[in-house]
Amino acid sequence: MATIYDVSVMAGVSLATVSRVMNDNTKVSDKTKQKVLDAMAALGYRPNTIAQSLASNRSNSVGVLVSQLDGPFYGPMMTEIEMALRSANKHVIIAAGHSDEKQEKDGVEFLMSRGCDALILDVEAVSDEYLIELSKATTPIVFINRYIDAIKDRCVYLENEQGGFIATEHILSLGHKQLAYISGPLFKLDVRDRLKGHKRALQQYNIPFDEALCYEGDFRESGGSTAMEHLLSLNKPITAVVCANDQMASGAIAVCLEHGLRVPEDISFIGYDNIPFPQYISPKLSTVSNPIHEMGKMAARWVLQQVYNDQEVLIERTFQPELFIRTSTAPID
Amino acid sequence: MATIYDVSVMAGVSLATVSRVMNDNTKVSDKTKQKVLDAMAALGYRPNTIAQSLASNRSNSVGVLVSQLDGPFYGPMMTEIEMALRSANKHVIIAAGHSDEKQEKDGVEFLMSRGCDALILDVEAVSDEYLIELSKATTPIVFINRYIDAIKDRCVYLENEQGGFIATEHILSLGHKQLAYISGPLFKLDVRDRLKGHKRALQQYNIPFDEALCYEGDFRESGGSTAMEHLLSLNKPITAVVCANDQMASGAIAVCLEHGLRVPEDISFIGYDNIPFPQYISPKLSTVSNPIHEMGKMAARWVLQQVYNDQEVLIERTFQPELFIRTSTAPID
DNA sequence: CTGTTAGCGCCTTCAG
DNA sequence: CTGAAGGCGCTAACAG
Repeated sequence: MATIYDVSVMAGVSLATVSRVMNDNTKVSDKTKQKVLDAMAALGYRPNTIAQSLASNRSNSVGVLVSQLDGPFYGPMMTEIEMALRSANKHVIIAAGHSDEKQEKDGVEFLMSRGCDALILDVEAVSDEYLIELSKATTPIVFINRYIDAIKDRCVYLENEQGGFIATEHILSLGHKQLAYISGPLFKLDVRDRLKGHKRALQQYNIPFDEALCYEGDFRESGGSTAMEHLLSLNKPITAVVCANDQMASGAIAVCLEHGLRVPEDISFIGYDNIPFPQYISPKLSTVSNPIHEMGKMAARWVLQQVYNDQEVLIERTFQPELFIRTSTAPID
Repeated sequence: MATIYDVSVMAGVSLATVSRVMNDNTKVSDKTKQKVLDAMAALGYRPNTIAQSLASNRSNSVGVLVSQLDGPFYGPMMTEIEMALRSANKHVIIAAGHSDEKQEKDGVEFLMSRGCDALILDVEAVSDEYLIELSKATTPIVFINRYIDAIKDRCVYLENEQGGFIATEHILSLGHKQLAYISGPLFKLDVRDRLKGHKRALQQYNIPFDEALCYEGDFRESGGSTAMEHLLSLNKPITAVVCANDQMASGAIAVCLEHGLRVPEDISFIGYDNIPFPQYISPKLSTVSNPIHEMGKMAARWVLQQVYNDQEVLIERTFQPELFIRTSTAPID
């Protein structure tokens, strides 16, 4: 592999000059520049990024820590992050936290010791205090899907309370009065916010919140099924169920269909996240959008701007959920 | 940030000794080792991986190139790769190829120039020749989901022809004689193999393959819907449809349900890949497994063994698809 | 505008 | 078993 030295010899210039044309941050005369370029081409020269990093104290890599790499949720986010960063010739190093405090901390440690120039974190298990502490370190960090007041300018997040509100409000506006709620794991902030929005909508319509009809699920399809079986076993009248995410809604709907209930004629369902799959099954799931890919893109842009001094990019930090009405919700008869 | 030099001073030993205890590849007396360890702890020392890489000519990073980061397919694969590699303290750098030849080649270039110790590639658009050429480079490369005879010891793949066969065989064994086939994009090798298996099963049952009832879809839910609309518009009798993946099967089923057809009473469906979602909708999709996560794990192990000299790991290079019978297939009446 | 000269933090012979 | 010394390939002052 040719080195910068080989190039300098061939072009008849110094190492520094070669370095300059590579980074084109200093003026180099056109003729010498051309000589260097020719030599590089002739040698098939490719800079050694490791050496560049060591010398410049910059790795050109950004670490991304997500809860999980699978599922319908993080893929789109990673896609946007990778695209935004790669086009700036930065690379992304990934790690998974699995919603576990120790693994999340390990992941952060791992990425930091890898000399990342910046970190994009989507973490759920670690405390606000830990993150506030982290954000004081020299490595710039941006948080996706989390709002912490003390460091809010580093948070890219969705207005989950509002999302919870509009989902339930849609159901209520259809005339439903007997609602069940399938929640996600309550240790997650976004889950609590969605529930909060649900309750606010209920209140606004003067409908009492029935604790017995609120089930804490696990955000997975199977959890939605379990939840629905439980709710059905209660033998209470339910005309609509609000789910904290689409996956659980899908699992719950499947159970209802198996029990011979018609959706939405007998019972309406609304989800949350607007993931692709439930748009294509029957009935098509009404839901609330969660523009996770947009949030990923914004986080990447934040890094580009803060760390790599890209002034071009526009940054949006808060996102509004939107209602998507499909065929799983219907007016009460 | 403390360096190896600080540690050596504090421990009263040389740089070399500190390096040795870090890499413990040379014998160091227990007492000096302990002194060094203590110094490292006291200083909160963390090795600079960039410098390590430059000096050792090894980056401890492996590049992973997949078609896409989203979708139900690559997430599980990435999960396994990340887990396997991180536990060996290697990091994974990702890039997406988007099934486009140029982007795939760019991605490979990108990862190589990043000094990856090895590459794991899941590529579809580039030619066999290109990959054979690549595999001659010094950077070791393993291929997932692709079989190329000349470099078969670097290929981790699923027996797709066999998978296509057993899917259709299941349908035929149920007595169906009027089958449609919704294929994936035929430029993909695995897609052609699945179709080949389908035809072999047909032949074995003496059922002619009807070109008109074979539709080339795009592997997405929406593509499955489009395909089904088309097939229905033909007004030919169809009692079962074999789909090249689960996503298209789901989209196709949704269309049938909307047309008032009952699944599986009026029409049976079988998918391919065994992704999580369609297991939780109604009817539950019968399918053929595609152990993509296992293949990811194996690819990571291959790297661990070939590149990082881990002798412990066992490697399996070919995977067999398995039939999963659920409720979307039924015997012909 | 260009060349010289130190390092960046660590690994790895080579002696001892 | 341990220390000394020379890079790895490149960047970044500092001169000129």
